[in-house]
Amino acid sequence: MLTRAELLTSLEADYCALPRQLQLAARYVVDQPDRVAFESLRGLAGLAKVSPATMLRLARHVGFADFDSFRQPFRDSLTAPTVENFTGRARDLQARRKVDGAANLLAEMATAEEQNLVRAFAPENVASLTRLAKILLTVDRVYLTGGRSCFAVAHLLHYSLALLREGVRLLQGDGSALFDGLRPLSQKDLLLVIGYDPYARESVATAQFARDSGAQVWAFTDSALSPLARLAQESVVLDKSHPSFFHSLLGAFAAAQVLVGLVAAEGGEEMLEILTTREDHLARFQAYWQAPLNNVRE
Amino acid sequence: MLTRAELLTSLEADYCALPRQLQLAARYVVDQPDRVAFESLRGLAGLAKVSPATMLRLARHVGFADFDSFRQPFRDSLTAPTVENFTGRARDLQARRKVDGAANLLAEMATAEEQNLVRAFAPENVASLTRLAKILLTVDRVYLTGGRSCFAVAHLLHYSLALLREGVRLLQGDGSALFDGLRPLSQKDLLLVIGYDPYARESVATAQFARDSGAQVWAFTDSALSPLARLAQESVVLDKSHPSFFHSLLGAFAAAQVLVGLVAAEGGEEMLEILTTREDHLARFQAYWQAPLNNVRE
DNA sequence: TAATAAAAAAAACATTTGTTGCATTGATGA
DNA sequence: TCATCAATGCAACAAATGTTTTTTTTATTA
Repeated sequence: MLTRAELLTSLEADYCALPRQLQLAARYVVDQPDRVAFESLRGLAGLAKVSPATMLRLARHVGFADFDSFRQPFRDSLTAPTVENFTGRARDLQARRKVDGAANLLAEMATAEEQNLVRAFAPENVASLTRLAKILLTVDRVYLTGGRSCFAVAHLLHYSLALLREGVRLLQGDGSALFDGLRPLSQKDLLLVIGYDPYARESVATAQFARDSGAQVWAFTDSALSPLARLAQESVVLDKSHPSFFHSLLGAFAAAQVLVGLVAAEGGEEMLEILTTREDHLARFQAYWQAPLNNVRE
Repeated sequence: MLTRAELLTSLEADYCALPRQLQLAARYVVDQPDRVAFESLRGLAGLAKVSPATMLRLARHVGFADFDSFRQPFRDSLTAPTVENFTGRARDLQARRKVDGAANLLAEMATAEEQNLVRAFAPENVASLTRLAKILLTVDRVYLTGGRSCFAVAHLLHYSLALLREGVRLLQGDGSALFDGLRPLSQKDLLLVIGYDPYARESVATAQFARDSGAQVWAFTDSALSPLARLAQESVVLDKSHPSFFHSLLGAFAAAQVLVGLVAAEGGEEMLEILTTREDHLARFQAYWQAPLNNVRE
C-alpha cells in the first residue's frame, strides 16, 4: 500500500496528464496534505473548490477503492513514526485478508507490537527513564515488584540491575512474603512497580506501603490514571495492544531494557569493569556451556 | 482555548471526581489521545466502551460546546510543527553523533529494538511458531526452561500458557531442582528451551536430557548453530542486538507473545470460555485491585 | 425500606457523510 | 456539422454522524 510520500510524488508526476478539475483537486492535496487527514470528502472538495464527486475520482485515480483508504496514509503520516519496511510487510499480510486467517492475525500482532515498541520510546518515557536511571545509582536499595505476568518484567530488571549495583531486591509476588521483604524500606530506597490492568492487589498494596514509608515510588504501567501511576511520583506509561486475549508486555520489556542500558551508560567505565569481573566469575563456576574441544567429523 | 496538554492534565486531575462511566471515557482519551484526533464521537465511544452520550458529556464536562471543538486540540497537536515523532527525532540525533552521547544511545537502542522485533516476525519464525502452537495443544506436558535473563521469557510463557491448558511446567533454573522436575518426561512431552549466548549450562543439559528421553525439543535461541538449536528438532532464531553491554531479549518476548496468541486462536471459542472462567476465579479471590466505590466530590 | 436524585443507556431526530447514477457540458475527429 | 466520448456537476440515496429527549438504572439519603 502507498505511503503518503509515494502518493504525493505519484500525484505530482501525473499532474499534467490529468483533466482540469482533477488537477485542481490534486493541487490542493499536494499543497495541503495535512488537511486531507482531517477533512471529510465534502469538506476537502469544498476547500479545493471542486465537486465531491471529483475529489472521489481523484482518490480512485491513484488507486484507492474509497475516500477513506485514500485518506489513511495522510493520517498515518501524522501519527505513526513507523519505519517503512516493517509496516509495509505487515500491510502486505493484511492485504491477503480472507485468504488465510492465521496470516491476518499475525499481521495484526506485528502491527500491535510495533506500536507498543514505538510508544515505549515516546519522548515523555525517554525523559522519565533517563531521570530514573540517574536516581537508580544514588538510592540505597532498589526494590522491584510485578504481579502475575508482569513478574517477568520485574525479573528481567532484577537480573540486569543486580549485575550493575548492590542492593537490588526482587519481591516475589505472592502475598505475605512480599511485606517481609519490604520491612526495612526507608526514604533512601526506591520501589519500581510494574503493573497493568487488572492491577494485582499486592502490587497496589506494595506501592501504597512504599509511598507511606516515604520511599520513592516509580511505576511501569498502562495508563497515567492507573492506581500505580497515582501512587508513583513518576511513571512510564506504556501501550499494551494485542489482538489476542492477552495484553502485550513488549512495551514494558523495551522500557526495562532501555532503563538498564541507561544505567550502564551512566555508570561509565568502572561499571563495565564490574560487569566483566562478574562474567569471569560466572564462567569460572561453569555457569555457561562450553563447546566441546574436539569437533566431531561427519 | 485549551491545548491538548492542558486538557489532558485537567482530565487527569478531575479523574477521581468523575462518575464511573465518565472515568472510563476519560481514561481512554488520556491513554490514546492520538485516536481522538481521528475518530468520530460514536467511534471513540465504541473504543472507550462507553455510550456516545457519555463521551459527549465528557467533552461538555471539560468545557467544550460540542464534540468537534473538543476534538480540535487533539488534531492541532498532530499538525503543529513539534515533531514528537521519535524515529524522526532519532534520525536527527544520529546525524549529530558526538554532540550528545545519551540521546544518541537512545536512538541506537530504538533502532536496535525495532530490528529485533522485525526479525522475530521473519517468515521462517512465523511458520515455526504456527507449527509449534498446534503441537502445544496435542502434547501431554509442556516444560519451559530458560537460564539467567532468559528465565523472564520462560516465566512469561508459563504464565500465559498455563491459563490456556493443563500440564505446563516451569523449570526453575538453578541446578538440581531442575532435573527433579523433569523426571517424568516422556515421548509425548515437549520441552521449550530459551537461551542466548553464552548458553546456561543447565539449559543445554536439560535440552540434552529431554532429547535423550525422546521428548520433543524446541528452542528460542540466537543462532541456528547454537547448541540449543542443534539439540532442538526445530527452533526460532532471534536477534539480540543492543548498543549496551546486555543482549536484547525483545525478540524472544515478541516470539513468546506470538506463540501465546496463536495457541489461544487455535483453541477457539472453548478456550476463551476457560479463560473467562479463570478470570472470574481470580476476581473472586480478590487477586485484583478494585477502584474504591465512592467517588470523591470536589 | 421508600423516596429522591444522579448517571447512564436507549431511542429518536435532523444533519451530514460517502457514494452512485444520470444529465449536461465541452472537446475532438470524421 | 455532427457523432462520440471523456469530463464534470447535480440530485438522490442509504448509512453514519452529532445531538436532544426520554427512559431506565444506579446510588444516596431520609
